[in-house]
Amino acid sequence: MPELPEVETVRRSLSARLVGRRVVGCRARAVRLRSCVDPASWQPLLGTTLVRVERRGKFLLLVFGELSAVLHLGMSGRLLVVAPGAPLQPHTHLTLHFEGAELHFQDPRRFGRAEVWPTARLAEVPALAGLGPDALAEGVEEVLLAAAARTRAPIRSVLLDQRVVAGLGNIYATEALARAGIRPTRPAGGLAARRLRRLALAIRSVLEEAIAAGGTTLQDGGFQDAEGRAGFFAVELCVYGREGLPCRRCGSSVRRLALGGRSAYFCPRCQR
DNA sequence: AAGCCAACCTGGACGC
DNA sequence: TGCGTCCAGGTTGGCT
Repeated sequence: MPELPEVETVRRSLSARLVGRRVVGCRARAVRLRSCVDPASWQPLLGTTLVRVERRGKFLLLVFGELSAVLHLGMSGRLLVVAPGAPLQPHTHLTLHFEGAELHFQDPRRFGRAEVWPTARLAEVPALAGLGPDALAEGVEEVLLAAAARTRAPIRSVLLDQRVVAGLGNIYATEALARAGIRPTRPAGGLAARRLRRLALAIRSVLEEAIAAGGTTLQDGGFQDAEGRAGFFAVELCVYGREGLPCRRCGSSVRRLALGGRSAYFCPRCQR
């Protein structure tokens, strides 16, 4: 579910609501997420204060001085800021009690992760160490040109590879390709530099617009920000999830095909 | 050795 | 109403 714009939306509300607050309690269920949640590892956070909230690709880092929480929402994760004592939603695996507010991490499908690491050793966290530059950082164009040049894999696979660029998922990779006029199936290595530069610009614009809209909440209502609100970027999607519907740019019927086990949507007229 | 694909989970939508 | 099937925003490890 959550890609860069959704995670950034959550980051901003966590930052506004929780930075400067002290941790006064915590409850972690020993549940198997992508990494096992170890209840004991969260206890040292008691008494510490949230200093800042960072985002790297789709990861959130809650920095409590010498310790940091590394969080990933997977497909179905949510971070909700609620009033103290608010009822637990099903599949709530972690609760951090701050003075005056609680942070609940819920994740029905359990593809997310939640770990505590020493802040000084964040560079050693395997999941973070392998990430390419953030999709909103400078230098995405160069990285994309270099990565495309060394593979014949479909361009969408390159965009989804977090080691190349961090933060894109299926929705925004799909939409960036639509804006750039490139079919998801195109072998990356065959694309002209001019088209890849256009793609880099499309990535930035689609992510910035999606953040401004508070992210994408599909019909199923999956994504919510930390206040429980939906994002409204779905109305601006050109092709994602729109098989058989008119492309929002030219009106042609959007096509869907399976690519690497996941749906790829494209406009047969705009994208070549 | 790059690249494909099943597996990890639950829940919601849809068809019969 | 109820059951079976398919699909989902992500990542990883194993196989070819």
